[in-house]
Amino acid sequence: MQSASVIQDTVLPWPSLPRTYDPRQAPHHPRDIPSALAPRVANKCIMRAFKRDQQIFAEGVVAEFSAQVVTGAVRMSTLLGDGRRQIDAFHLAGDFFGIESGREHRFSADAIVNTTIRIYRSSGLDWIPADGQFGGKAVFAALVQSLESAQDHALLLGKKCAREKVSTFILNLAERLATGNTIELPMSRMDIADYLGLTIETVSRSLTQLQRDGIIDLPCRRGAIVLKNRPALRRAANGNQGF
Amino acid sequence: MQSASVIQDTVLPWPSLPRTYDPRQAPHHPRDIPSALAPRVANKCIMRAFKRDQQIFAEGVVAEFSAQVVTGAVRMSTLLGDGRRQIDAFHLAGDFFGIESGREHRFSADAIVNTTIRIYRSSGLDWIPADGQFGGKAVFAALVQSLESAQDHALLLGKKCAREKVSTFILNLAERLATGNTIELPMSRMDIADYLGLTIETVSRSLTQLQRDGIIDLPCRRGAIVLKNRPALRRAANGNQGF
DNA sequence: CGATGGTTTGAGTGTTTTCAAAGAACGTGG
DNA sequence: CCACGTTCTTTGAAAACACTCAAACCATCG
Repeated sequence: MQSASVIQDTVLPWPSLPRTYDPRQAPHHPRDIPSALAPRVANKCIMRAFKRDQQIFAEGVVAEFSAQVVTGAVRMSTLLGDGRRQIDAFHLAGDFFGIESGREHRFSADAIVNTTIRIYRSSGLDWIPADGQFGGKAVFAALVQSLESAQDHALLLGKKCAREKVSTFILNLAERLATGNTIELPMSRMDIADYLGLTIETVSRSLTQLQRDGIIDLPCRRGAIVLKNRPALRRAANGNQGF
Repeated sequence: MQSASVIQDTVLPWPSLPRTYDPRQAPHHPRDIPSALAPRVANKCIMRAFKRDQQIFAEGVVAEFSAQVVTGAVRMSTLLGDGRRQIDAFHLAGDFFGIESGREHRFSADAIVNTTIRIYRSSGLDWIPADGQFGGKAVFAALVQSLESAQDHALLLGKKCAREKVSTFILNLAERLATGNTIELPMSRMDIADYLGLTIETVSRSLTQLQRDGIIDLPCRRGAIVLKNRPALRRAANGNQGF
């Protein structure tokens, strides 16, 4: 992902209107939630910081901005009518998000941890004919990456069992974070469950089982996982139970 | 989807090398299967007919072509190592498919029924700077549609139960085929099951249950479904059991 | 008309979910 | 710095749902 070629970078302080998002709270209509992306800058990009669990934009709001994670992590999610939540993707440092085809955002975006993002004006079809350092191919590439990721996600959700799902998830995160064998999970069990189509209990049980098998280690410190046996984890992710 | 603006349309006869795809056959490596897309035409598009179950291109082969369904239906699928098959999407008349970002196709494409497709030279990033009637925005739009469809699919696979999955599927197909209340399923129960992340038995049971509830009707003629109560079907697709 | 292959139905099993409670880490205030 | 309450996580037991195996059914095709 290209991260250079920025016209203007300004780090804004933590905004004052957090309004955190709680999934277990009574579900409200996305349109009721004001987008936190207030500043409108033409042809420039700004940096902005979001606190843990702060909403970046809501499902259903007009897509006027897209963004790139600089530090931290962002979760894209959507709600079904009865309150069930599906997490579509986690975006880590370097990832673009919020590129839409339609008028409105199809997912809510929330900062999972304290996060800084680079915000770009507008997002979508009007980017294609754009020339210059950030139009065209970069957007197309980001979009294609989203597509491939969504397709892989569908494969995981449709055809894999709990152990395979969790293994695949850990492996993928380890590769993207690239911090050696110890990975710091930015997200909670609830987030992982909603991403993998499982319950928090099943996620927890799968992790415990992987630990019992000596494939990973779960230190006391919450939100950390140590990879003990990467080949075995890779096999677990693809369905080979034993070897 | 735009279907106009075609430089040259030539209908080729049924090709002579069918080599049909059987999912229950011993899984072979995709790369071993020759792509049926032999003809190479520069900047033109040709029409070509494929028989029921004939492969259009294989997962893993170099993506030199993309295509648009003219009549019939195409299924995009991928195989896991142990033979499990996931169907990513069904493409109906008008849909584009085979647009890839990387060098190789990520999915196999097969004609579900006798199908004619329009084949375009190349597919992917090199299409973006293209000007003219078929470059740029049309490809971008097709890609975006694939993305949204993949995201919806992930939501379905991750958060919905069997009855909801099957209801959603029927509803979606009815809207896309737009043939009133009677829809002719081009695909088998096996295909539906692999698309919805279920088994054929569960698909069958869900259909029977929807019929018993008076929401749909399953005529004797195989592969047909009659929608009796669309609002109820819509509710069933979104989780409301009773009303 | 009989053979074939896809579909439906049935019974039993297994994995995941649900419900419930205990356990452990983190933040706050004393 | 420790104690406490809160929240997240883990564990357990029972139930639900979808799966597996198996057989019957019935369109379609030769």
